[in-house]
Amino acid sequence: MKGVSIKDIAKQAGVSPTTVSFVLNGKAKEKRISDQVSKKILKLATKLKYKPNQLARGLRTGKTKTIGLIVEDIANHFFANVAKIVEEEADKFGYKVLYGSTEDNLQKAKGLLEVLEYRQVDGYIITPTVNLDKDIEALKHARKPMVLLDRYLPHIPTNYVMVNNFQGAYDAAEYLMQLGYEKIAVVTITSEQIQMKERLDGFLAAMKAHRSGFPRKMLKKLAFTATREENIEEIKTFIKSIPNLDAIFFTTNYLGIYGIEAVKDLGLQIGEDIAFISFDDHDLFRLYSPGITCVSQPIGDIARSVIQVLMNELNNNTNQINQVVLPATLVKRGSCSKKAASKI
Amino acid sequence: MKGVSIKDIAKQAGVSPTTVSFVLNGKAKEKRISDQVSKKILKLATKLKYKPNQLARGLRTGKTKTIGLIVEDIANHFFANVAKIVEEEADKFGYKVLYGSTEDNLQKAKGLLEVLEYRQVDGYIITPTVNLDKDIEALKHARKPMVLLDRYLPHIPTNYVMVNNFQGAYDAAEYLMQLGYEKIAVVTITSEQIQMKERLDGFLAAMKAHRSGFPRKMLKKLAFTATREENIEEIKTFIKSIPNLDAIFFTTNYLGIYGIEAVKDLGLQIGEDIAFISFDDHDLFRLYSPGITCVSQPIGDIARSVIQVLMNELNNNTNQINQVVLPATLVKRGSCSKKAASKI
DNA sequence: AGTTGCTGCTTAATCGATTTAGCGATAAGT
DNA sequence: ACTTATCGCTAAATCGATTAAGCAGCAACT
Repeated sequence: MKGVSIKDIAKQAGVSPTTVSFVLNGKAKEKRISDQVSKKILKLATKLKYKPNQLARGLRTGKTKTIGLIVEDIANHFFANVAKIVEEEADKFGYKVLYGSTEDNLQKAKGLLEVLEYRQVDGYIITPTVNLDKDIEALKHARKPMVLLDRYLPHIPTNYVMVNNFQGAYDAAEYLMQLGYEKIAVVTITSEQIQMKERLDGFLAAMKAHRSGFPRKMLKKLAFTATREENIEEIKTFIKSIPNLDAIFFTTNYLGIYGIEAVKDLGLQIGEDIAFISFDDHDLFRLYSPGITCVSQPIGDIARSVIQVLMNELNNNTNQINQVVLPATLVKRGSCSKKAASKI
Repeated sequence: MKGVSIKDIAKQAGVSPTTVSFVLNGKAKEKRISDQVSKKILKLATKLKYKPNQLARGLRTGKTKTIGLIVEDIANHFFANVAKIVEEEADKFGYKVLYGSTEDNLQKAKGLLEVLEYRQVDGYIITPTVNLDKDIEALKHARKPMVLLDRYLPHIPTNYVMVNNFQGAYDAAEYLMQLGYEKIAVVTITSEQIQMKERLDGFLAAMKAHRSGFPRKMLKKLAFTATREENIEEIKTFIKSIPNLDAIFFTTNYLGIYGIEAVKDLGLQIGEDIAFISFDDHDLFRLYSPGITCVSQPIGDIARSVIQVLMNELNNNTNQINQVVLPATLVKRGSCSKKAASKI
């Protein structure tokens, strides 16, 4: 039942375990092991199906070939898809992934970081929560390979990979104006999450660039802690409070989903009575009638960049910081098409 | 930068590492260590924030406190949600989760199993692909703690946790008949996946129980390997081929999604022109207009049961087999409501 | 002959915990 | 006084790999 160890190979080959280790680590040349012996060991290794014991190796070298992935919610469309590709890409480099969800809860995030440290993961992919700064700083100080995902911490220079939130939201707002919509509202959350702020900033910047200004009452911030029902009610009240509202932008997909429910409850027709755009794509947006226009994140590119940056950290221990900002794409669907005139 | 080891504590407490190990493993009484020494060690351990090195411990004990989770597709709604709760529950027992997606590809599944074995996970949660029998049998033979998820292998008695596919589909069919629908069709896939077979069986059983029989032409099996577009076309052709079709049942959520697109393309109104039920719930089903009636799986219960069964295996090495079949719930929405009469 | 250098390997320490076997000291029993 | 038992702890082996240090054996050179 036991696995084959380096000793077993050594015994059968009539050499010492050291020699076996050298050969199997590709140091045969460097350590001047004869071709004869090398070949014999290699042959034995495949014959016996030798698999190095990662624990023993890890204990000695301090490397576990494992990376920790901390996301906001693995059940969320965006993170689940990122997790999938991250796993596939990591696997190509011989790494396995341990994951966990923070639910955007600081204590959970701290707990996850602690467990991952204690499990001695070699590198971290982290979607930081608000106020996680100190812990990230500690990791950075300990020179742990790390990449932030989806968000960054403005006061701490680190590697990160994220979408261009500002541009995505800017494009969405501009698009609505180009289509001729007049009264455009925006719905976001109260959270301090940087990516939400940037999306709002992008939206507002576009409004200011093409319009005289943006009235505060066209902006709704939902409580981050509210329940689903409360949020839907809030959105309904908000929509009703604005006369002649003809377009609405949601800064993330779950808000967009609430928005759909709210609009439906109010008996309004998306695309007809009100134009609708959400940040992030979702099956629902694609299949809803009409399709929901959205700002889509390049999930595959994000995941691949994350691994690339992390592998770079893992292999070359440079001090160089990689900050990757990928473009968002506006996916145009039926939810905003009513007007044709270019009003910009 | 190094962690605190048992030696450090031993040195500071003026005792041997052995004693420290005994105390920290709760064997103080058993090994007759005095309360004085015990307390001193415990105090030092918390003071120094001692965290046992899992690699060293694992190397010695053969336990990694890690479990492997193999799903069909971590990005899929069902599996992503299961993965989330599995992680949370496993964490309560001190276990971490390594995951991977098979894409229902045998080779990928084999690869994942190999990596997990080689990483020495303590237990496995596996969504088996077709033809994975030999590998599962090997794990079973090696007495590895293991639970199958979502499916089982008919020829191999193992632990598993899944929904009652037969009953869920039976209920759905019966419900359609109760509502008075006459011409009810079913769409499934050609795959040998056992859960799909059981769903079809449940559907057919209900039809046979209440009707004279079920004509073969009312059953459509889609190629598992077909593209999205091909599948949608197939469904459209199928629907058109049946005169007076008034209800349709899809055996899984992605088929249901194709179905929605097909029906939409044909210009039919779900709930009006055709009743619609899908196995598995989805955001889209909840939010579509009208809502799509579905057979919903108790995801939380499934995930919790999986961990419970696995922990049981991990702790008591009994030979007892746990096969948990949880009830599916019919979630009634607007997609089947046209007729009122009870025709059964 | 004696030194040096190279080749091709091995010895032994090490990573940090667990665990078996056992040791010294005191107390109890005969 | 001498054996035996109990208490409270420790020494050392072990898990499986990596790696610094070093050792024969032979050739070449002075």
